[in-house]
Amino acid sequence: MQNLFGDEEYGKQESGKNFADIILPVPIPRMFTYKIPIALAPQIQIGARVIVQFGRKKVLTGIIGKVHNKPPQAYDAKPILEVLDDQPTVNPIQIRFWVWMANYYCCHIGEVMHAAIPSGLRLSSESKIQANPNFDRENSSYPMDAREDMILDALENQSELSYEDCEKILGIKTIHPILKSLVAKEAVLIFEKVQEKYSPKVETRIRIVPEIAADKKALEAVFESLAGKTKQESILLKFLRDIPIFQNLKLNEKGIAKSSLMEEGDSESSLKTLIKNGVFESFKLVVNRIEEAEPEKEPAVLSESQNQALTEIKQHFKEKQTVLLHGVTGSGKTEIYIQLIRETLESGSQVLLLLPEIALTTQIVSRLQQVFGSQMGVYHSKYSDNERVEVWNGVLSGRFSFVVGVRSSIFLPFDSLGLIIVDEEHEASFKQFDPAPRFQARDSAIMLSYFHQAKTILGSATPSFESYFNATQDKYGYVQLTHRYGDASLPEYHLANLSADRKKNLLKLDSTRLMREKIQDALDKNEQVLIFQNRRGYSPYIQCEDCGWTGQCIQCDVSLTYHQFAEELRCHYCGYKEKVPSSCPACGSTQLTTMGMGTERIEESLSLLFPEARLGRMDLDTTRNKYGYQRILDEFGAGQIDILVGTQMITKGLDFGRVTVVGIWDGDRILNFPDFRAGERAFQQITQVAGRAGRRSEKGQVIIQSRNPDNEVFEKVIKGDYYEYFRHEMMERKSFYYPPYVKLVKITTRHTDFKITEKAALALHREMAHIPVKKIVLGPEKALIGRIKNQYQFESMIKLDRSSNTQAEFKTQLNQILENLQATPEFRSVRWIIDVDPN
DNA sequence: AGCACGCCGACT
DNA sequence: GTCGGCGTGCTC
Repeated sequence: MQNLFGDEEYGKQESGKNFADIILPVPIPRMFTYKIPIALAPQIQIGARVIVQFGRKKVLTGIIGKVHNKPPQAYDAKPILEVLDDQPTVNPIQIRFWVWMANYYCCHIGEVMHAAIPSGLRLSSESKIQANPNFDRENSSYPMDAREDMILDALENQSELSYEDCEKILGIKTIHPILKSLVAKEAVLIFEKVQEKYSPKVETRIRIVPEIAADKKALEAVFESLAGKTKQESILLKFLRDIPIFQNLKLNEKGIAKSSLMEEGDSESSLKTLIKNGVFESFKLVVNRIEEAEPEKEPAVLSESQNQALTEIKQHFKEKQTVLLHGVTGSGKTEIYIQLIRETLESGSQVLLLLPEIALTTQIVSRLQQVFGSQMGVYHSKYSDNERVEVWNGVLSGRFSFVVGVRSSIFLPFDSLGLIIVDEEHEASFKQFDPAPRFQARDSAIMLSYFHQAKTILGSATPSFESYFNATQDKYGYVQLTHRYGDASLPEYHLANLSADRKKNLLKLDSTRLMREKIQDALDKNEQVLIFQNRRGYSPYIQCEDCGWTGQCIQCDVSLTYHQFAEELRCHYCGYKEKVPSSCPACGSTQLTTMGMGTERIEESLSLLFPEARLGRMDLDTTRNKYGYQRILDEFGAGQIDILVGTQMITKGLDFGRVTVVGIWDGDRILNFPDFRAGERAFQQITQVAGRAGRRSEKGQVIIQSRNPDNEVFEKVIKGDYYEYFRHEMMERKSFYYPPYVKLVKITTRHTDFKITEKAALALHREMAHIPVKKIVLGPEKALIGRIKNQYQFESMIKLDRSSNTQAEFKTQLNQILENLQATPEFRSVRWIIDVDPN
């Protein structure tokens, strides 16, 4: 356990202390003590950013975590180079939160810091070289070689050179020895130039010269003078169309962005002429990257059931910190949120609304923006770093008292949260997988709430079984919202039997007859269709029809995925890619076919089955850029797409009344993966997708294609009986020791050598068995994917008793064990990855 | 994690 | 002979 932080009073200036322990964004389980130079002492405060040298030439931005008077014994502390903040960037609640997260998720505080602070707030170090002013080149006693002379020549013309400049000048990569020699000869100085990376966005804008804009006659005269000059005229007309200055002259002040005035085909020269002739003028404006929307005038009226739920939530909040809001799709949870957010903001507290990444680009955000206007910040995963910094600073300055954001927005510098809402709380994407900290944002949000003495709402149409379990245990308040908005009826389910259709030869391009009929019905009635394919099923690959060859990744134990668009085979684990071979590399046959069913493939099948229909596809590939998602949604909303094929994403935010048929292409794929949560996930996914069907008066149709339609998950989904399925699952989890009855910790052992990996994993297992807490240790087993990026991996799973003492004790001892193992020469380069509460 | 240093093969 | 491959060790 790290106990970096003592009892210092936050923000208090620490002028009496000589040393500071600094949190640095590096994954090292240690704290770093630096000297406080006397000159900087008055500026030192806990939570402020500092610049320190770390290692030979690296400078890093760190956070002051602790200030004291104990000089380190084993080494000489380096001095803090600079203090960046007058006001701390990180507040004490955040530091507590970081410490909690590092301890709970078994990672280092530096890793938490790395995840928490946008890199725009860290500083880049760039070493620069300048000529030594005291150096006399003519009369130097040191001989210079050719390369050294080249550098000195360059410094006659430029006052400073970066390392990169030097590399270019000399045309070689290893410049360090040369620079070192120049420093030794006192010819140059190396200095670290530290820059704040954040830069505000500046836009070139165009407006009509104010005198003309204010004078109708003058403007008419301009039009007359432009007669015949169509290009210039059209630009002026476009301006007046977008900026109606006759209605509101003030609009001219801010003008229009040059980029939006100039459309494709417009010539730059026409605009230049207009500026030259004194019609337009151009000017620069610092703009916010985050767009603002006008606040909505009148608040929406809550329905009776919504009001009821609201009252219940408030009632629970009197004694409970967390409330689970279980509301079926379309029951209007958003309106309840809005009401609670508004009240919390009015009481002067801040609000955070967490959404899964895929839901963030949807209507809910624009809806909220209409209500809350410019006091609301949006924190996207697709935001650039500058935009993240803007949100961060917005929260810090108080400009944003309400933030809608993804997982990582729990790290924003809130100082007085009153309410955190986690919408779609069952979503797996709230758990961070890969780099540490491997945190579950929903659980962390509850902890953060606790630190702020705030309240938490978990909202879902299909709550995670953990959350629902907590509700049944009275740990959370539980509020149900059953009525669908406008009394839309629940959809009608149909199971389409793939095996039966295959036997009867009714299967066409992987579609059952029932599926085709239902789609055709919808198309005939000019209604829309959604086809869902689970992402885990998205793995089309290439196979040789003659010998069965499939492309394998050269550094991982997986098949390569076929990407039609790029004509490539790619590895989803390491990024390796190769061109699709024209003939089989194993037997030379040219009979290579694509196997598996990705969204791309389904789209193709559908285009053959329904040549008239207008198709759209929504998956990771088609929504890669920031607005791709919105574009597809808009097209679909405008009725320009009849059938939309997509992954998970289509279950979010589609809120259009014309969808009457939802097809689940491969229902089995949702069920079949080796994970204790498979059933729960299947239930959630099917219910969520089905919820997109028939939201208005028309009853929706849901078709599930499956090879074994008798599976009880399907049965329970169709009955819509969440509670019954929950009870069934809980019995299994209890008898087989799965969450929520135990806590899981997964430990992955990785190394390039198979034998060493196995040996290390076994050694770890042996040691863990001795930890004296109530637990079950499983494994180690070769991981499902035995090798990734040339690293073999073994996994151990530990099932811990639910008490928090057990967990804390286990984690402490585990860290100790790993430290010892790591110190064994044999296991020096073995990597261990701890995943607490894995998905 | 970076990033140095250090000791072995393939190139001007 | 040098360039540069990545194994190993350290960072206050």
